[in-house]
Amino acid sequence: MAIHKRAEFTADEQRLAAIAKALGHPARVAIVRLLAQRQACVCGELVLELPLSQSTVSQHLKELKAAGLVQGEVDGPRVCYCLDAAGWAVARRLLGDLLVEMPVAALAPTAAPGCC
Amino acid sequence: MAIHKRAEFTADEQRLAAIAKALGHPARVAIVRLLAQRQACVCGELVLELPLSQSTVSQHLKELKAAGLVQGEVDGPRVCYCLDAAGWAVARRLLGDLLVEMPVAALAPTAAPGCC
DNA sequence: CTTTGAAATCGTAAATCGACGATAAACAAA
DNA sequence: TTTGTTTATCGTCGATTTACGATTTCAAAG
Repeated sequence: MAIHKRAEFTADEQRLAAIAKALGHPARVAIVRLLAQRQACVCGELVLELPLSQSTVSQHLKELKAAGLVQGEVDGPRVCYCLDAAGWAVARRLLGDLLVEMPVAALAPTAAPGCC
Repeated sequence: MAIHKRAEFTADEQRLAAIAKALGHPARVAIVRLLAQRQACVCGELVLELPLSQSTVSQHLKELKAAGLVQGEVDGPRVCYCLDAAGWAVARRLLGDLLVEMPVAALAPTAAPGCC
């Protein structure tokens, strides 16, 4: 809607949401996985691996870069992308903190949903 | 673009992206945190805690429910929301699998960014 | 049955997203 | 300098998101 009320929330909530949002598209999940597997992070290779056009991949990379999860450095005519360890450290901390707060499924197979 | 190419990716990538997307808004992060803290999961209480209208909170809850992270059961005139342990188990597994693939910041304080 | 809450849904509007082709920019090599 | 290759950006389009108020639905009382 017009007025986004993101500003009303804590910095951690916004940061975590920004990271989660960056991972909120399968193409971007696939990209970070590809970057983790192969250090060979040239943009053109990603385009070959993905069912998307070059411009679309470039946009997804831009979003991942904005979220601090990916870095790119120019290497001659091409650009070499790789994961940003510092960004992933933040992601690990924020996601980890969230997950430890969240419920763990009951060990017994008879886990009842019982809410309230 | 019209045509979303989500179908071109693996089931795990789509599932993970859907979960991340659900967490991709600070209000929804705040909601799951509130539900984790207080078991008192009545919708109206969430509205009081958040800088959003009742209808907006209801929509966010709907999205969290669709992602399998939250459950709601009617309790008289009101609806009691709580976290869905099964959904969070999936989230924990998928996010955990992703995070272990991702780089860990160098231990030395001289961590160089060096990409390629 | 009617009233009284609470929550969901509807309708709407602006903003953003996802995708693409076309174009521009950057750079190495000729 | 020009050419070729690679990537980023621009412009566009329809779909989706975020948000709200207004309305509807629903369950419990009265």
